[in-house]
Amino acid sequence: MTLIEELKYRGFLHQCTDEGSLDKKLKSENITFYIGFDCTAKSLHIGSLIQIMVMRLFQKYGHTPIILIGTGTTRIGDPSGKDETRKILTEDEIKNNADNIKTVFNKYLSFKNEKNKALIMDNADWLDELSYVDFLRDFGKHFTINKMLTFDSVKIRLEREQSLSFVEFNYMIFQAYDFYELYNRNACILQIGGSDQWGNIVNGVELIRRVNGKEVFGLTTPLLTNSNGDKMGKTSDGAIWLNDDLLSAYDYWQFWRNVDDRDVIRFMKLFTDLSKEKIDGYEQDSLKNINDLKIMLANEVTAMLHGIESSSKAEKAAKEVFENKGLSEDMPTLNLNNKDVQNGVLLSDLIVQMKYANSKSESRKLIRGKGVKLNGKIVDDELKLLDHAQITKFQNVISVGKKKHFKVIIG
RNA sequence: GGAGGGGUGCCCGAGUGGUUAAAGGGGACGGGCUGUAAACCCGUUAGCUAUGCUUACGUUGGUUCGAAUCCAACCCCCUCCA
Repeated sequence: MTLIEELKYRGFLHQCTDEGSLDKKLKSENITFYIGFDCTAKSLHIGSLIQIMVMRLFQKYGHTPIILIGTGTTRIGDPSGKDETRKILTEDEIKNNADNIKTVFNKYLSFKNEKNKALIMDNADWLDELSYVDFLRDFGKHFTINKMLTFDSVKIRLEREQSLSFVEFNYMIFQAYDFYELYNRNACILQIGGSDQWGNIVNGVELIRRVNGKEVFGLTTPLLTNSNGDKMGKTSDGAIWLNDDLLSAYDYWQFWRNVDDRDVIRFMKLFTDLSKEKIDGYEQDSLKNINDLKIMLANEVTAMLHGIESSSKAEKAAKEVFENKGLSEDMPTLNLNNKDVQNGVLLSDLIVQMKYANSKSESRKLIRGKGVKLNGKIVDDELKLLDHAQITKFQNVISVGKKKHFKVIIG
């Protein structure tokens, strides 16, 4: 399979500025390409995983990835895909976010390969130094307002009668300029991004054609949605983060174990290294053992991010908790101090501390609605008090709903 | 700067003096059915030291026994005009 063929097979290809020429180029030489990541949160979540997997695939075929960390552009805020102005982050927050985000890439990309190791760059390196007047004169002339108004990101905001500040309006110009800089610095000839980035990417391609007179390429991946058409990456408990300090391997594994039946094969193609032969084979008998396939998906995806050991532990814990309805060493755990439970503790408080409810009222409502179990038995007293002896037994499994189970350890 | 329209709970949106913690829908969560799936049915959806109390309809004051609803000022958004 050629790279383009594999991209298509796996479902990474949404739009491309010139698929034919890019295909030829990719076959004949090793290119340098980039994907930009903004630093709006302290970790990337699975919405970005699709981009990371694309980079991984390109690198496997010998091409050089540039991870562009957008500490410069994050100070402005991308209006694409947003229906409201982004909150302005402080410099410290941005820097901190950038440092945390960077840590995840070495799980997916090689930074050691002699010939095509991944590079991390930061657009603040050039954006911070721009002179406003020079920039407007040299680059502003290549962008027409008429054109910019036709981009979805702008159009939607205008149609919905929501304000779009001049600052945000400039975001797309900076993104185009990033591409121009990377073309000149690293001979980077391809920008990849989510489908919501199409307009921004095309702007960059056109800028380079106008200024340098060279053809470069843009390629977008589909937006990650589940079979219901919902945007993915968020659950009630928050986003599916990639950094393990924000989401444990156990919870990450659970997320993949619980995907919609219809998504299993699609996600295997996107998020695992499993070969076409294997996946096609699974697809044939997916009706028979869909749950085994989900476990396989969860194992593959979790192992890639958290390591094979964490992934096996998560699988083992799932078996113990869900199939045997019992206690597991590796299940989510709430650690408490002995002196905090001297006088016993309210069950509803434990649920809040475990963050399985946002308030005491909420956890009490859960109990009232028969949603909470203690060691497999429905709790019907919303003021249920666990006394000191009971709580220190080490044996208590508290269940919230059918999927959230945790134990309490007194230290 | 002028004229008009608007700001309601996670989101959309009804409500124009009291029975409104606020209709309806969406989302989310819980229960049932199942397979830790989908669909469907039922319930919940401000907080708390909890049969009560406290906050809540852009902000701050005012009228009133009583305000999301009336009045004033201010802030923000939209449309048209300058």
